[in-house]
Amino acid sequence: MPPQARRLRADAARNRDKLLASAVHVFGERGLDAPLEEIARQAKVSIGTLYNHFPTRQDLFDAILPERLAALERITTEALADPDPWDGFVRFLSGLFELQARDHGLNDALARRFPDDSAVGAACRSGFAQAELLIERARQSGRLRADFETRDLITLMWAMSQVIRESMEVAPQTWRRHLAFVVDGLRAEAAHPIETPPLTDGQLEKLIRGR
Amino acid sequence: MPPQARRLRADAARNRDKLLASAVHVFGERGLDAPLEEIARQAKVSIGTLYNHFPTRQDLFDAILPERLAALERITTEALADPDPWDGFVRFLSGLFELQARDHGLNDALARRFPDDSAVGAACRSGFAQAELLIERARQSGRLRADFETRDLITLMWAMSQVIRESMEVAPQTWRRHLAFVVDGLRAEAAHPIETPPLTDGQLEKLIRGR
DNA sequence: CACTAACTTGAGGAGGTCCTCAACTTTCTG
DNA sequence: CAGAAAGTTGAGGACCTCCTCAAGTTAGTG
Repeated sequence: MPPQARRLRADAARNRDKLLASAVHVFGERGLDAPLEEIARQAKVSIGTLYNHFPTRQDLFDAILPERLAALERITTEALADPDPWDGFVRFLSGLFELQARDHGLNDALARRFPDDSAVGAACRSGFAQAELLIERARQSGRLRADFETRDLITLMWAMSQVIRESMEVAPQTWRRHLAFVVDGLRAEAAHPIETPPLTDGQLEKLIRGR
Repeated sequence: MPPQARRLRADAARNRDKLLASAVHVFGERGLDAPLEEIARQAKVSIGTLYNHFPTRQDLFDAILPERLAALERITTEALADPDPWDGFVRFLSGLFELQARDHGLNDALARRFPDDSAVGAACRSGFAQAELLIERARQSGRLRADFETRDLITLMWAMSQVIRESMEVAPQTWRRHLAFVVDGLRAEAAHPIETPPLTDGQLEKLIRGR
C-alpha cells in the first residue's frame, strides 16, 4: 500500500510533519487535552491547516500514539524473553510505567478509552493481548498470585497513571516506590483471599468502549 | 463567637443555605471543577448572589469540605479504637476510600492540594496527624511493614482516587479489589526491600503547598 | 510560463466559564 | 410605614477553545 492514498504536495507534507512533531511535543508536555491551537502555533502553521490534515483530535491521536505504543510492545517482548517469568512480569510493569512517566500524553492515553475502530484502540488491544501472555506465564510459574487477572492490570494502570501525574514534577521517582509496595502484594506468597470479584465481561466492555 | 460576624438577613441566610446544599450536590456529582453557574442554577439563585456569598471557589470549598472531612475523622477515631492495630489500619483505609467513593467531590478534594491557610487545608492537616498515629501504631505492632510511612499514604490516596474515579459508574466496587492487592503488599511479611526512598521533606512541602 | 488543483490562512461564529456592577427588590429598624 | 441598609439580579465584558469557510497563495504539470 502507498504511504498516502494520493501523494501530498511538498509543502503539505512538510506541514504535516511539523504538525506531528509539534503534537508529540505538546501532548507529551500537557496531556491529550492540550488545546489544538497550541499545537498549530508551535508548528508555525495556521489552525486551519491543522484541521485540514487532522479533522478531529482522534485523527491526531491515531497518527501519533500507535508508534508510541509500539515502544510498549518492545518492552513486553523483552519481558517475555526474560527466562524468569516473575522477573519478566515485574520488568514489564517497570517498563510500562517508566514509559508513562516519560510521556504525559502516553500516560493519559493509557488511562483513557478509545473508540475501538481507531488505530489507537487497535494498538491497545494488541498490547493487552501480549500483556495477557506475560501475566499468564507469571501466574503459572507460581510466583504471581493466582487471583491476579489481566483486568486487574487495567486498574493498576489507572492507579499508577495518577501517581505519575501528581508526582511528575516534584518527585518523579515516586511511582517506583508505590509500585514496589503493590508488587509485594502481587507475589503468590503475599496473597490473602479477596472478596471482591474482578470486573465482569460486561463491565470491561463498558469501560473499554466507554467515554 | 457568633455563628456569623454580622447576622445575615433572613432571605440572605435562606439563599446561603440553598447554595450550600446545591454545592454539596453538584460537587459530589461532578467533582470540584463543576461550573459555579450550575450550582447557582440548582439553588435557584442568580450567579451574582453566589458570588456575593462566596467570592471565590475556595470559599465554597471551605464552607463545605471541612464538614465532610470530619466524617473522615470519625473513621480514624473508630479505627484507633480497634484493639488490633493492623485491623484498625485496614479499616481506616477501607473507610477512607469508601468515603471517597461515595462523594466525587471529596475524592477530588483528597487528591488535590489546598492553600494551607484555608479551612480545608487545616482540616486535611488534622486528618493526617490522626492517620499518622494509626500508621505508627500498626507499624509498631509489627504487622504493617516497617518502611511504610505517612507520606506513602498520600501516594496511595492519589492512586485510589483515580481507580475510584474511573470505575465509579460501571463497577463501583473495583477499588475494593485493588485495595486488597495493595494491602497484601503492606503486610510486614510481604515486605521486600525498596530502593526508592520516600518523599523528602522538601518534596512533601512542595506537593502540599503546590497547585 | 501559465494555469489549475492543492493547500494555507486567519477572522469570526458558537459555546462555555468566569466574574463584575449598576439598577432593582427585600428586609429590618425606629 | 418610611427610609436606609442589605441583598439580589442578570446582562455583558473578558477569556478560552472549538471548528468553518471564503479568499488568498503555492506547487506541480503540460
